[in-house]
Amino acid sequence: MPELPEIETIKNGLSQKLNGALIKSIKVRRYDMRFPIPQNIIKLAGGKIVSFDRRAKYLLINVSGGQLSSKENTIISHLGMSGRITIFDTVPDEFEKHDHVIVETDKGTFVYNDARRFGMMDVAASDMLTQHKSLKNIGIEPLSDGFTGAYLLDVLGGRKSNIKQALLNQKLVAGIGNIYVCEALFRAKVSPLRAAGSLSGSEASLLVESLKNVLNEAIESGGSTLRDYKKSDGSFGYFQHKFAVYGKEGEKCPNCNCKSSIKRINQSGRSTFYCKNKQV
DNA sequence: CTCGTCCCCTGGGAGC
DNA sequence: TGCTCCCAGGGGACGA
Repeated sequence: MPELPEIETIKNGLSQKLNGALIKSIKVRRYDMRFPIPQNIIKLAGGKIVSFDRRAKYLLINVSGGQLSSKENTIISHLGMSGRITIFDTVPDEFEKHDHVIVETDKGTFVYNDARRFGMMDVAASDMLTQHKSLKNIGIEPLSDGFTGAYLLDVLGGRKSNIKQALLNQKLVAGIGNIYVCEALFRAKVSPLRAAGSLSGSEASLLVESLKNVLNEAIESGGSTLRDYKKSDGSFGYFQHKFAVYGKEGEKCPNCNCKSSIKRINQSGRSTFYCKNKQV
């Protein structure tokens, strides 16, 4: 489920409810995820959740205290393709099939569920976080001020891979996934098949603006979904009604009068949706 | 370095 | 109902 906006939404939802919470217990029902969950994660019980953060598609939970040697530790979690996090007021009576980690606090309980187990959860000392193997090579945050057309043009320079693959490369730009890359390329009128190094300065600028806009809109949409998260099961989802091209194969392009329709092609095993007429 | 290809795992939906 | 096949929001390992 998760790209940058979804993780940001989850981060915000967890912050609202669980900032400053005291961890009563951590229960791991299944350790064998993408990478094994470290056994010592349960020793964060007794600690306090200081803050929630996000880097790329990783959710970061900062915990002070607990029974580990470092004073402050960070839970690093990736939701893979199918991961989700659900908040409950109390510990559920029974767990679902793929509920892997249950964190019970004095302010509520959150559950990490991942059917496909492409996700991961790890623990690192907070002061060593930037050295963590999953984080140390991650590129710039696309919503940061430093992410400009000039910056993008620079990192794309000389690259032969197509622009879609380049934007999915987490070393170049952080947090972009298959949905939002399709949406941003559509807005920027850039074909996903273009060589990354062939973009002009103005195309790069428009692409940066498109990425920022589509991500920000998704985060806002997530925020509005968030307001009533307590009503139902508390899980956070995608906001598919907002998409212009993703999953819209065969539908009319919403932005031009071309006679053809949204195409779906395969790039490196992933679906790409775009309008041949608008995106060149 | 950079690029492609394959693979991890489970579930849902389409088609027969 | 029950197969079988295809598809899925990600990214790490590996070889050229």
